[in-house]
Amino acid sequence: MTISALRQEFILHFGEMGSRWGINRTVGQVYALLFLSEQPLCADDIVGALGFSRSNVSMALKELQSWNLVRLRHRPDDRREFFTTPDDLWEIVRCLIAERRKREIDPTLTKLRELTMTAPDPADAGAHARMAELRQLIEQMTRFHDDLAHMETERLVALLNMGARLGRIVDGAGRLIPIRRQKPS
Amino acid sequence: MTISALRQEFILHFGEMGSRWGINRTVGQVYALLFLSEQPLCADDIVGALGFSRSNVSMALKELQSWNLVRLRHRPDDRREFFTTPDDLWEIVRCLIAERRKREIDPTLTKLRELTMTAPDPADAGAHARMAELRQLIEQMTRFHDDLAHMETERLVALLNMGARLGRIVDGAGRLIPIRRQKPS
DNA sequence: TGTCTGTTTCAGAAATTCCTGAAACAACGG
DNA sequence: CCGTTGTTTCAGGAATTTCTGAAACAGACA
Repeated sequence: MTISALRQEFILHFGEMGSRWGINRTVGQVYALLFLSEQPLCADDIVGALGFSRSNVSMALKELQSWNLVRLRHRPDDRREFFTTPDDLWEIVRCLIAERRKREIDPTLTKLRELTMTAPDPADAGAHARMAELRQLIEQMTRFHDDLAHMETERLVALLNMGARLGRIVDGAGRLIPIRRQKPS
Repeated sequence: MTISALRQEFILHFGEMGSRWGINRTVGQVYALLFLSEQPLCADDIVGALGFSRSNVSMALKELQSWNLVRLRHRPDDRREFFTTPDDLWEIVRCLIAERRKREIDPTLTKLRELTMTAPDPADAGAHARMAELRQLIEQMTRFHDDLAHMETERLVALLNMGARLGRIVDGAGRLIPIRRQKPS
C-alpha cells in the first residue's frame, strides 16, 4: 500500500511524538494511519502501509484497544478484525483524558491515601502535611473531572468557548455572581 | 543523610511514576525529595539522600529547572545553589500543564498548521479535512487554556468547586442561561 | 598565579524499551 | 481430522534512554 506525502508526514509526526505521549513509535504511527483512513483497516493493511512486523502491529493494536482509542469492526464473511478511530474527536479527547488519569494520576492518589491515612509520626509531620495537601488537591481535580466527564459534549464545548468569560461568574473571593444572558450565539 | 520510611515511600513512588510522567526516575525522586523537604537542598544534600551520582543529580536539577518546577535559592556566604519547590501547589499545577502543553501539544499544532495551510490535493481531501478538524479542536482547547492560565487561582478554584453546577449555566444547545446567586459559601 | 569549592559536560557502561521472526494458538470449513 | 486463515506469545537482537566517573570548566580569593 502506498501513502501520500501528506499522510506520510502526519504519520511520521505521530510516531515521533509517541514517546512524549507515553506510547511508542509503532503505536503512534498505527493510530495516525487509522485516524486518517476513511475505511477500517485490518492488521495486514497496516503492515502493508507502515512496514512494521506483523507482531508489532498486533501489539500496537492491543495497546490502542487498552487505551480505548480504536473501535473493532467486522465484515460479513470475513473473519479478520478491522479497526477504526471514532469519528467524533471529542470522544477521543475524553478517552485520552480518562486513560491518562487512570495511568498517571490514580496510582499516585492511591499511594497518597495509603501514606496519609495513618497517623503522622511527629518527626514526619511536615512531610505528612505536604502529602495531605497534595492529596487534597488531586482529589479536588479528579472530582471536577468526574463532573465534566458526565456532561454532554455540547455543554462542554459551550463552556470551553466561554473561555475568559467563565471567570466573570465568580468574584475574586470565589462567590457566584448573577449573570445576564449574553448575546445569543 | 537518612530519610524516614514515609518519605522514602513517597520518593520511590515518584521515581517509579516518573517514566509515565515523561521524566525519568532520578528526576522524579529528586523532585519528590525537594517537595517534601522543609528547607532548600543543595546538590550534595540530594546525592547524600538518594545516592545518585553527582552528575546525574546535576542533570536532574537542570531538567527540573527547564520544567520550571524548582526555584533556585542562595544563602549569604555560600556559593552553592539551593533548590526548593514552590509552596503553592496550584503554581506547580500551572507549571505542569504549561510545560506539558509546550512539549506534547504545541509541536503537533505547529505541524498540523503546516500540513493544513497548503491547498488540499483532491486525492487527499479526506485526510486533509481530518487534520483540519483536529487542528481546530486543538486550537479551541489551547485558546481555553490560555484564558484559564491568566486567571487568578481563587477564581479557578471557585470554578473547579462548582463542578457539575457549571453545566447549568449553559443549556443543551450551548446558550448561556441566566443564573441567580446560590447560597453564599 | 594556584588552589579551593562548586557546576557542567561527555564518552561509554548499564538498564530499559522496542521490535522482529518463529512458533504456538484459535476458530472455522471441508 | 486436516488445512486454511488469522491472532498472540515470546526469546532474543536492536535501539534508545539512563546513569556514572572522570575530566573540563568557572569563579573566588589568597
